[in-house]
Amino acid sequence: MQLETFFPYRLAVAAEAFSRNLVAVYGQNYGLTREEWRLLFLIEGAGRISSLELARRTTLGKVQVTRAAQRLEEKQMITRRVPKADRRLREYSITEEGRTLFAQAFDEVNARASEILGAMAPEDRAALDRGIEALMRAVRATTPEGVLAPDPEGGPEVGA
Amino acid sequence: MQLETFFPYRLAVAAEAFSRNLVAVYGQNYGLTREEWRLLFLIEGAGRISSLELARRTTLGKVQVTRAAQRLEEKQMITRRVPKADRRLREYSITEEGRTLFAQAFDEVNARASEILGAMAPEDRAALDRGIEALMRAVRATTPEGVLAPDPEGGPEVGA
DNA sequence: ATCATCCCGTTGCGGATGAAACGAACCGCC
DNA sequence: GGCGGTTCGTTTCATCCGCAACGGGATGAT
Repeated sequence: MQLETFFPYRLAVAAEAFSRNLVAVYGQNYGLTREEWRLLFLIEGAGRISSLELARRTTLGKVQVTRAAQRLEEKQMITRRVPKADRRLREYSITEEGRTLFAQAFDEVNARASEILGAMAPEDRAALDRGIEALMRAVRATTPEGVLAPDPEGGPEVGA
Repeated sequence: MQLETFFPYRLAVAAEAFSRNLVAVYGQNYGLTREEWRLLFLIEGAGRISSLELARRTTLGKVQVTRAAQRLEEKQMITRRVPKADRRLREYSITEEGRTLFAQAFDEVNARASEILGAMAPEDRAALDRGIEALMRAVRATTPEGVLAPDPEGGPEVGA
């Protein structure tokens, strides 16, 4: 078997190459990591969102959410508050600076993505979209459990 | 814009989820990292291969090749020798243990991959394959340069 | 032959990452 | 209302990772 023709490898390389292009945009131009980018994306879209919702809507574990949110807060892009209903949780909101910066970053990222996708034939784009959607369904259908989830936290320990 | 419907995000999540499934196989069952897996794949396919060729045929930089190769050597899966033609280079060969272990690991990984892909409709599989291929071409066509390459090493420094 | 320059692999180091420990807060039951 | 079990977010620690410096080795000009 040839590595270059092994499908999982090709998929990983192509996806990673595409991703790198976008990371380069919001990374170099706006100093955001991939996780910060995703959180900012969600928070800006929701206006106000709880930590639970954040973890549920991303593939990120709670550790990653904590750290990315801390950095975003230091950069004045979001604010964090403790809801009085449940003081274990956190509620995040985007600031005006954050909203402005995200809008700019999004435009640039989207432009770069469109540039790449625009270089594809429309039928190829449609095929990619369809294939990715189907792949995601297949993964969800056949993944045993927990391989995707970072933080199952199955309990402290079974007592002897 | 909704994160979940943003195409770059969907692509990244799907590709990563698929990849995780395979990493779980050769990682947990055979103690290999992704980079070790790829190197072993190439070395086994070539029988004997130089460090230059390795870096060229992967997306790995020289640092990653060095370290992954060191670990593979410690695990007795490959051997390293210095060619007398150019003593800066390294030539890698796979050992018998390495070849055996890789064959087993490959079977398992391939089985897992086939299980997932087999859960897709044949037309969806074809669409995915076509889309990925086209995406890779589009990325190559529009990526300025060096965003993909880890080690351009543009020279020591510009003298004042 | 000598020396400057370039090429290649390795290593040191600072920052990032993930798993597991930790502590605060809630919930149900008595 | 107190207490075990549970759910969160944070911290800790060991590891990983990439960048930049390093050193051995080749190459070409003088």
